[in-house]
Amino acid sequence: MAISENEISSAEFLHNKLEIPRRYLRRLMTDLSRLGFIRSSKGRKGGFVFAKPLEEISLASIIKTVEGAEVMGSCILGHQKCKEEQPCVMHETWVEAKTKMLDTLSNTTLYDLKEKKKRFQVS
Amino acid sequence: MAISENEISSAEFLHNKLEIPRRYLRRLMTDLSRLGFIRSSKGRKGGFVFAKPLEEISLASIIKTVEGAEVMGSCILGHQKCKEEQPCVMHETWVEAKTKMLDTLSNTTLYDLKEKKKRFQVS
DNA sequence: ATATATTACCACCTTTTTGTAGTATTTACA
DNA sequence: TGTAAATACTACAAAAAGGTGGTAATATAT
Repeated sequence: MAISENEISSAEFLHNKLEIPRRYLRRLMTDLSRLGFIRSSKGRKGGFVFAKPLEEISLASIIKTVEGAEVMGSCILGHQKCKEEQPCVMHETWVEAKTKMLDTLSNTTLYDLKEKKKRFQVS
Repeated sequence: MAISENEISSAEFLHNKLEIPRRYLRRLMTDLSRLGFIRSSKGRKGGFVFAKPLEEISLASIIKTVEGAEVMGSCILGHQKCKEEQPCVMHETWVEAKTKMLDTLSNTTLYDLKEKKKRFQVS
C-alpha cells in the first residue's frame, strides 16, 4: 500500500501484488483496520487507506500492536516474576539484545521503506 | 545444567529444577544431544553433560543450531531472490536489526550466564 | 541374573497458527 | 431499484508447534 501511489487499495489489488491468498489477506487487512493502522471503506470503490501518515508508522509500532506488547516485553525464559529488581539470568542480555533491535525498528517508518523502494530497491 | 555443579544431569533432575514436562524435556535433551551441544550416556547413572566448555557455547550458536541457520539468515519478507545485490525494501533494516541483536547474543556464553547467576541473580 | 534407573525411538494427541468457505453487509452506479 | 464490487463476520480445515505414552535399549548395582 505504501509503495503503490493509490489513494485507496482493495484487497484484490494487494493480492495481485503480493503472494498472499486473497481470503487470508482480506482477513489480515480487517485485523489491521481493527488495530487502527488502516481504515477500511466498504462497498464498490471501497478498500483500505492508512490511518496515519507513513512517517508516523514505525516497524516497531506494527510489531508491538500486532504481536501484543507482551511479546517483546516479557521474560524470554517465561518467568512471571522476572523484573528489574529480581531478574532472571537472561534478563540483562535479553533486554540489551531487544533494545538494540527495537532501536533500529523504531527508527524505520513505512515512509522510509517507501523512499528506499523509490530509489533503488527491487522488491 | 550450567548452573548446577553436577558432573552429569539426568532429565529427571532438570525436570525438578525447571518447569518443563518430564517427557518433553527428555525429548528436547535428546534433540540437543543430536545437535551436538550435549553428550548423553544411557543406563543407571546416565544423563547429560556439555559437549564443549561453557565458554565456547554462545547463545547465538544455540539459536542458529536449534532454529536452523535459515531462520536468522533469510529474507524477512520471504522473498527467495532477496540478496545483497537485489535487496527487498526491508533488507537493509532487517540486516541491521539482526546484526545488532546477534552481536549481543554472540558475545554471551553459557559461562557468562552461570557467573551472573553465581553473583546476584535469582532465577 | 535380575531389578532399577536411565536415555532412545516412534507414534500419537493437543494447541496454536495459518488459511478457506459461506454468507451477510455496504456502497456505487446504471 | 437492481447488480456488481467491495469489506465483515463466523465457523471450519489444514499445517505446525508443543506435548504425551508406550516400549525398547542400555548400563549399574546388588
